Amino acid sequence: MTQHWLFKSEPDSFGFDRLEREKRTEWSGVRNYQARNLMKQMKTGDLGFFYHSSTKVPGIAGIVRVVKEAYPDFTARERGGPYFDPKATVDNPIWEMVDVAFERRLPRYVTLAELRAEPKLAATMVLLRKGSRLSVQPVAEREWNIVLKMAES
DNA sequence: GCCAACGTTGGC
DNA sequence: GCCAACGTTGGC
Repeated sequence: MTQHWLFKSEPDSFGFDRLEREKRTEWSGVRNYQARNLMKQMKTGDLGFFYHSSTKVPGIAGIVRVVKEAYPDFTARERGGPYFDPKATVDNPIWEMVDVAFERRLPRYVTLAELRAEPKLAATMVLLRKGSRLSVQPVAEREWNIVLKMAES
């Protein structure tokens, strides 16, 4: 079964435009167990929203496709790198990542404010829950379709 | 820049 | 195992 996800990224460091140019990227640097566990559940072919966080107008810019299932995140062993974790070893990498590819742009950018204003989403969507900071999130089928519809209007 | 909410660390 | 302190996230 194809599942749906949401990937957060700060456009100042890696935005959807860049993914469109580069076609594909490693989703490395996730250092949260809950987010990691979600990535382990991802299957090749799953689709996800690409969400722009920590920016002037946060929102959903487009859609990505999972093209490689979870495997060890080597940036955890890059001494001196921003994602270095001294506890990570070859035998126990601790952190994992997936690869995602540009799938398609949405007809228009759907802002966080709009998502919040949609009563059908407000109660359930992980992104909209108070204090929610997960950088990788599950998106229910129903929520996925509502957002797509919003992007078309 | 502010600050609420969260996850992690470490002393006890 | 508890919980205070700290660092980070991310909207506003």
